[in-house]
Amino acid sequence: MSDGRNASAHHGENLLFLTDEQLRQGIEAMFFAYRGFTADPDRILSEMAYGRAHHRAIHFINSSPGTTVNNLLNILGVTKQSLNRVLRALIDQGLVESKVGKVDKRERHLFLTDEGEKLEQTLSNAQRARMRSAFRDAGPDAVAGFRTVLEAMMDKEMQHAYTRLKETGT
Amino acid sequence: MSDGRNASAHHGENLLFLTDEQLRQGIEAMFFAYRGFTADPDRILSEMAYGRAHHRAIHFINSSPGTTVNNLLNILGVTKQSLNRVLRALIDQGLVESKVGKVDKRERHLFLTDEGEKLEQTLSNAQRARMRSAFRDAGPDAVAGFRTVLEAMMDKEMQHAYTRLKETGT
DNA sequence: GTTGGAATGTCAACAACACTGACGTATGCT
DNA sequence: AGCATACGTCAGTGTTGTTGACATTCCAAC
Repeated sequence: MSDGRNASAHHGENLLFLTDEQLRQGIEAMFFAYRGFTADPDRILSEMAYGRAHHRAIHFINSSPGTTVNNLLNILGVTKQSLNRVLRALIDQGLVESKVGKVDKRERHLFLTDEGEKLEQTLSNAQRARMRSAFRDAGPDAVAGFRTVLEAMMDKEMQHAYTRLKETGT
Repeated sequence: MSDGRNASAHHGENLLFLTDEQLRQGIEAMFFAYRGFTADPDRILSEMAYGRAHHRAIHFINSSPGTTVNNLLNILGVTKQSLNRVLRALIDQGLVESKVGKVDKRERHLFLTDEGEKLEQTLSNAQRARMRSAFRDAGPDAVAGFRTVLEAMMDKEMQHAYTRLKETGT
């Protein structure tokens, strides 16, 4: 429980970056940065009838074309009912196509239509622009550290999902 | 717009960390990591009648005791109606105390009660534990990079708010 | 081959939390 | 006195999450 000032006891070792104060700053940095991270796509989406959930679905369908609903469910970490509402809207608006599986007819494979890809480009261009600017300002070493810490902060299962996406994408 | 493969044109310089693929991985890392970041407090809160919004309010009241409603509004980036709903619940349950300002009686200064501090400890201990573990695994250099990138990713106004909080806390 | 369970996806209703807009009250400032 | 500021509240709406119930499809045991 109360392990406050836990690292100051080991001041001989190089563990001062693990003080509660440092951790608090990390927590607040994460909060503010995530707000910036989603701000640009949110602005674009709010002008349409879509929200952040639609963005996430579009992003990962683009990243893994032909993925099944179940697959997407695990990646996004929401219930299938929640995802379904979002998916239905995207399909109705002609941004996503849902194809019945050939080998297993219970599955639906998801693809972006041309129009869906256009929106995906718009959104990810905005998000990438901010990320690129942050990466450039920080430099390659900082970026490597950034990725290392983020990866260590994920749940175990998400580390695996992330690693898989990283490999297939490259 | 289509600045795809933008960095591969500069392959002589050390800009390979700015390719669209690297940026995509950064975006996905940010998404998965934020999920992990909020997972532990969310779990605790879901067993009570509170949610993530209450956690954020409690966190920043703890971080800046005596802060005003308006102040908190700017930090959290929500409307006063939205914050008010959360704040009213916390005050009714005796977790937060609202004191009329002495110099300006229009202002309300917010403080955690003993019980409020207890909940704050429970929540931030869970969140800090994950952050500490991630920091320790990654090491001090990675942590420095992590913070540098996050700071560069914030909106300008939030950079200032963050810097202010950082300084007062230390 | 039929049956029953597991997996997949859909429909309906509800809760949490954000938003806008409008209004009321107390207070501070000029 | 008149206007601005800080805060609270009521009403209405939208997005996104939840649970519960249900249809379809696959597969394996009988």
